[in-house]
Amino acid sequence: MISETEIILDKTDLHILRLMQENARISNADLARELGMAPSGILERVKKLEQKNVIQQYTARINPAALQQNLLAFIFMKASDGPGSSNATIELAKIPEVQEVHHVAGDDCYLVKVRTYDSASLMRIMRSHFSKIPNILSTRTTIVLETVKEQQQLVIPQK
Amino acid sequence: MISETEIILDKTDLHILRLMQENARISNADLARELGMAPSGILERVKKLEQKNVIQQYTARINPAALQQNLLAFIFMKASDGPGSSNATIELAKIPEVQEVHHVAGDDCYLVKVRTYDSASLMRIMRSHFSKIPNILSTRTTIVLETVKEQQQLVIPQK
DNA sequence: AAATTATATTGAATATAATTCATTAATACC
DNA sequence: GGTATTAATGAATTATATTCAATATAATTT
Repeated sequence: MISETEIILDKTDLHILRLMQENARISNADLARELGMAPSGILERVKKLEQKNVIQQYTARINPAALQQNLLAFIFMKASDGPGSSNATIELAKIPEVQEVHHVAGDDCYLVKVRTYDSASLMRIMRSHFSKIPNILSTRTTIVLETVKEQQQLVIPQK
Repeated sequence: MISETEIILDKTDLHILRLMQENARISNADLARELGMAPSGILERVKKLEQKNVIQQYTARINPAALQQNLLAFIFMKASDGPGSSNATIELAKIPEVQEVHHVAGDDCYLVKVRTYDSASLMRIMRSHFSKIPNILSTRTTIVLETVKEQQQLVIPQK
């Protein structure tokens, strides 16, 4: 895709991204103050970053424990269909408790991250959804005992 | 911790969380309109959710490809120190390119998610940081070829 | 159950911010 | 070097955030 390659971000864009990644609810006025620019100019920049899909979403990170979602698991899956965006991954991605679906190199084909209440609800999801997806040959589940760090923030260069 | 257990979220809180998780830059006025409440009341609620650490952060999800951060890897590590928040995990968590550090059940002790530009920069991080952490016995790295889904959004019940 | 206390919500007022758009400035392109 | 394109400013308007006293609601105590 040319559109992906063409994205050129200057110092100002990176600065905006850094501030917004840290606090998405920063006001446009505060952004303008930080960057020493007019608010209207910042607004233009931000809109463009959204349009270009550089900024994909503004989201609140919610404490999973507050919602009693204490089970986190990584599931490795072998599937018989070839590489690329297979049916299996698309079906997996539809499940709301599935937070990540990756196609990985090596023996196991897919890596799936799932967050649920407990092991019982994980089992329920695996039975009700995974078993309905054809081509899945085997799964290997790794349960997380404790999470020390969990964020998606990128390292954003100064320039 | 009692503070974690004591958190009680009502229908209104959950509704706020749902809207904010979907769009963290929603205006307080729009939140109020959606919930049929006064803006001042909503503001109170949101502040409390922040104080109680239910809302942990507002963040912009940035397209990694826009910053040429195209390498994603999961690294399984065996360490000689016992379970719990070991030194190794704390050191790993400090590395900005490290997005996740989990302590997992089973043979491998830690699961680490790392995002970098390319395999060369991953190697650089592993050499410069990982090797300096004592107690790491071995590592096994899984490279992601393609990501189909990646988000941290929780399934928030209606009530 | 009434009285008391604590908690949450409202509504109005004020301060601050978002947004628009015409003008000016800066850049890129022939 | 002149023209076209893109970006930034500043002022005006509209909308929003925030505060706070008053009121309502819920919880607790006796």
